[in-house]
Amino acid sequence: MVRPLGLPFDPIERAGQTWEKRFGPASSMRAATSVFRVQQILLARFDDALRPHALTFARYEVLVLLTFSRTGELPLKVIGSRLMVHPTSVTNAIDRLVAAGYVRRRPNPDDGRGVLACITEDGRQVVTAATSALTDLDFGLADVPEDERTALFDILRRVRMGAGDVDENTGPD
Amino acid sequence: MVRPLGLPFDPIERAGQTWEKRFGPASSMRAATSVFRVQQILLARFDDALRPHALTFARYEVLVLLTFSRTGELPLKVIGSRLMVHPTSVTNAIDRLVAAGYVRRRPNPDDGRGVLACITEDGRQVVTAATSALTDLDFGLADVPEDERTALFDILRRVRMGAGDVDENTGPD
DNA sequence: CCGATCTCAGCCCTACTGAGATCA
DNA sequence: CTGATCTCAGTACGGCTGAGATCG
Repeated sequence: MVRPLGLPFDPIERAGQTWEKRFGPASSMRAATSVFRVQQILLARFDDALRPHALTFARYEVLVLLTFSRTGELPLKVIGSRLMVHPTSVTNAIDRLVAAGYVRRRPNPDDGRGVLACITEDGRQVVTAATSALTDLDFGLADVPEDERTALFDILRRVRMGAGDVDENTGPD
Repeated sequence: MVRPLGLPFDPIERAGQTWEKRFGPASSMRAATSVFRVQQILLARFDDALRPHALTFARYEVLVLLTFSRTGELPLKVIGSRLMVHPTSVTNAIDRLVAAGYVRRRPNPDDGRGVLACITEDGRQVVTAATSALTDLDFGLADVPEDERTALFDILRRVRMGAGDVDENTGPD
């Protein structure tokens, strides 16, 4: 769980007030700090929900991506670029998923250098169960109304665009 | 730096589309995933900017908190609750800051169990330099207009309130 | 005595670097 | 040959548990 230390004030708001007196405008600092804190809160909620399924959120994302592919398998290279994680982190995640029986490795028949990760039947079942657990939590955003969820996504997309995540043609395909 | 892999589409948007066909409403999933990705982007930018100063963002936050205190020193307990980090993580961060010469440890005269972290002159100087580096980056939010920064803070505060970070009396003090 | 504070050992996780194997 | 893909070893980070010392 996330330490629910009942401070009688908002520590980020408080820091923002001091920041303005000391350094100047604090809107960026408050927003960025909030992103960090909320990520921490959401990750703790997700990991709590996923622990019974022997998954971390990072590994859950890999499994979901595999179920989204037509054949249930993808080159590790593609997994890394879609989820935006380092190649060695993909290797590590797949190692654990293989150990859990959720994924198999297979040489890529179309590219002798590459490796395919292929989801197993157990993997498909655990994705279904884990997805229910996460949607039951509304992905940790039950306190955020629908219109603010899309606003959140839209604002954060500006940051991702600036980092090269998103191309200009943001539209579908 | 953050791998700027130039995908011809937004991977989160793409995942959201498939999610809706497969599982249902995707607004929570898209927003939560965006929070994770943006946190990763911002952290990479901050750590890049702070590396020349031998600081991580977590340790920088500790130093800033100390400069915000009237006397330049705080009990570790208070640091942990304000920054919302685990006690052992505070001990670790202070260890590194002491090794870097930015902080000194001192027994708390008012509580024999407690320890005070006291910022050094070197610590004050590095905070000034590091703060310049981060404000030059607009805390990674240069691509987000001012009104959306406050909107971002307000939306995320709902999540933090739900986690017990913020009391109902959100107002100052 | 109990409880708060802190430290330490140890573990898990992700991220990364650098090196090497394999193959297009 | 170069360059891409993947693996492995090793490092660093933060987050956590559990145990113990110290003190109120």
